[in-house]
Amino acid sequence: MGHSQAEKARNRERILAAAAGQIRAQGLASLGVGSVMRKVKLTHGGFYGHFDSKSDLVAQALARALAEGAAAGRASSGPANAGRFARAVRGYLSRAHRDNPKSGCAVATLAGDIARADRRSRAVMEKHVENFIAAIAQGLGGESDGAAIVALSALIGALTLSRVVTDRKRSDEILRTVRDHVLAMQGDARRT
Amino acid sequence: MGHSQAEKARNRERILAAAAGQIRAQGLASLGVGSVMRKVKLTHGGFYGHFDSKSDLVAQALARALAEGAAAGRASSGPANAGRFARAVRGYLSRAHRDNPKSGCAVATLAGDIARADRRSRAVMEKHVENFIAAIAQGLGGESDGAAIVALSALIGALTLSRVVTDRKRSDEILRTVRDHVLAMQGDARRT
DNA sequence: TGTACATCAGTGAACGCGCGTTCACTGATGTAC
DNA sequence: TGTACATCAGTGAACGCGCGTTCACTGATGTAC
Repeated sequence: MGHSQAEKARNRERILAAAAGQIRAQGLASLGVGSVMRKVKLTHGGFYGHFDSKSDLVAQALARALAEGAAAGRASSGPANAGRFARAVRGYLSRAHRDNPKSGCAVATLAGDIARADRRSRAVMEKHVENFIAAIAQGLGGESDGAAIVALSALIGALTLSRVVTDRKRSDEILRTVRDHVLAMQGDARRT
Repeated sequence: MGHSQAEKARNRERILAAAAGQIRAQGLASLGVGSVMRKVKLTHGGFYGHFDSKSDLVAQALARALAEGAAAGRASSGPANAGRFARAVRGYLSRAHRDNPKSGCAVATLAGDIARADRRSRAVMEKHVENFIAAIAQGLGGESDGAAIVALSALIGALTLSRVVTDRKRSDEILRTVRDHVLAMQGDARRT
């Protein structure tokens, strides 16, 4: 068993990655020091060599989860060209995204939790919300901040609802319906 | 201190009401036997005379919270006439609703929690989602289930986002923007 | 390059605490005569 | 209506458990000569 400095950095990274995955899959409140350390095959005592406290880990895991979610969105939508926005919307409201919150958009997964969290956590997510709105506004072809707000609300609402609904067909229908509506918004924006 | 049967029923009611308020304000995971009993000025030991277990209380409090939220929506939108839908939307995306999750729509507040809960809890919320969609479809003037799905997604997404955003002006703007969009959808539906 | 020592990443026992749950007890309530 | 007794709603101490956190210890790593 090695204890080198390089390994320490790697372990910190593994703890943070596991924590980010955990909160995306099960929410902020589900994060435990013991369970995270077990997941990365370390003992709980070592945790405090990496983080000041559990709430320190939660804060960093939240930032990480949001950053990963944004990166996943960027990656899945491909190169920036005419079809990029449509691909991004299709990916966002896909069954794959609905069924894999752990590797998906953390804004959607955690917005409910963050809505009742402290001001600092809300500010962290707020930045990602603004980036998201800006990206959508661009995808809609211009200055339409308002349309982007509507589209983001619909995307997040639909993804969340699709994860609540147990009837798969109905859940699929929610995704499809809102997807088509948001794609049509792009058409409208272009035509204007 | 009385221990009559009538008082027992009243106490059960008070426990359930406090629990429903608690989960609407702070989420499903925030509910504790001790804290709820303290809130209604009883001791924790008596809890098991009213409920089988904590998870029994959670299940009933969830149903209660959803029912109360739906009733609040119905009450605030007034009598069923032409302006009813517009009033309901304005109320839903109002600052008052944003700032008082405890007495507001539990679908919006708890959807994120429920999305990762067991199938039974999801089925309980699912019914309320379907009722909600049906009510909106009616408000939009007819058979437009698809438009209602879009509207509900936007309503829930916008309310949740408005609670995340710390900048009050920006939060107000989210509410206003989506409100206008949903009201315009009604106009569109009527004109069709 | 090889030895001697300090550093420090990770271990695992121990801590206090709050949780959900149980239970013997209490005294007011409701009932039988 | 009044008394005698059973019921049972609520009390509060106690339980085991898992949590976050601390700490003395270990042995491999990294450093100084």
